[in-house]
Amino acid sequence: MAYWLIKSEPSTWSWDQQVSAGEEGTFWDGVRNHLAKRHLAAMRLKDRAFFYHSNEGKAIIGVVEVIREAFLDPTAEPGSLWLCVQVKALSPLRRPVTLATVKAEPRLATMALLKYSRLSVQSVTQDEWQIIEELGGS
DNA sequence: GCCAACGTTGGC
DNA sequence: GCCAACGTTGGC
Repeated sequence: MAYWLIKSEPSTWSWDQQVSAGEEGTFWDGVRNHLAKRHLAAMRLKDRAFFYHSNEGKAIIGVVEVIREAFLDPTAEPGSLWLCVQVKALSPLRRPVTLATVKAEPRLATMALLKYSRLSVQSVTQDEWQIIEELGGS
C-alpha cells in the first residue's frame, strides 16, 4: 500500500465536508500540476492519504482512502488529460499534526510538505506515515 | 530557446 | 498584506 498527502484549503473543501460526503466520498478534482497528476495516476485502491488543511489550519487533520483509481477529471477542459481520483474519509487524527509540529520533528525534515510546499498531491513514505500517525495520537 | 512579466499558492 | 517559490505565457 502506498501513502500520500493531499491538500485543500478548508474554505474550499474541508475535512468536515469530506466526512459529510460519507462512504460515497468525493472526486478529488481540480489538480492542474503535472507532478501532482503523476501522483494521482499512481494511486491504487485502498491507498491512504493524509488530508491537509492549507492556509487556514495548516495541519494534517485526517486520513482518506482511495476508493476509485485515476480517471479523467470532469472539471477539466474537454480534450485535456487532467486526472482525478475518488476518496472517502476514513478517520480523523486524534490530534491534528500542525505544520509547525512537522517542522519541529527532525525525522520529518525531508518531507515533501516542507520541501515542495506548493505541491497539492504529494507522496509520503511509510516511515513518515508512521511518525505522523504517532504524533497524531494513534 | 531564453527570459521577463505575470498569476497562483501558501506560509508568515 | 507581504513575499518567496514556482508555473505559465509571450515577446524576441
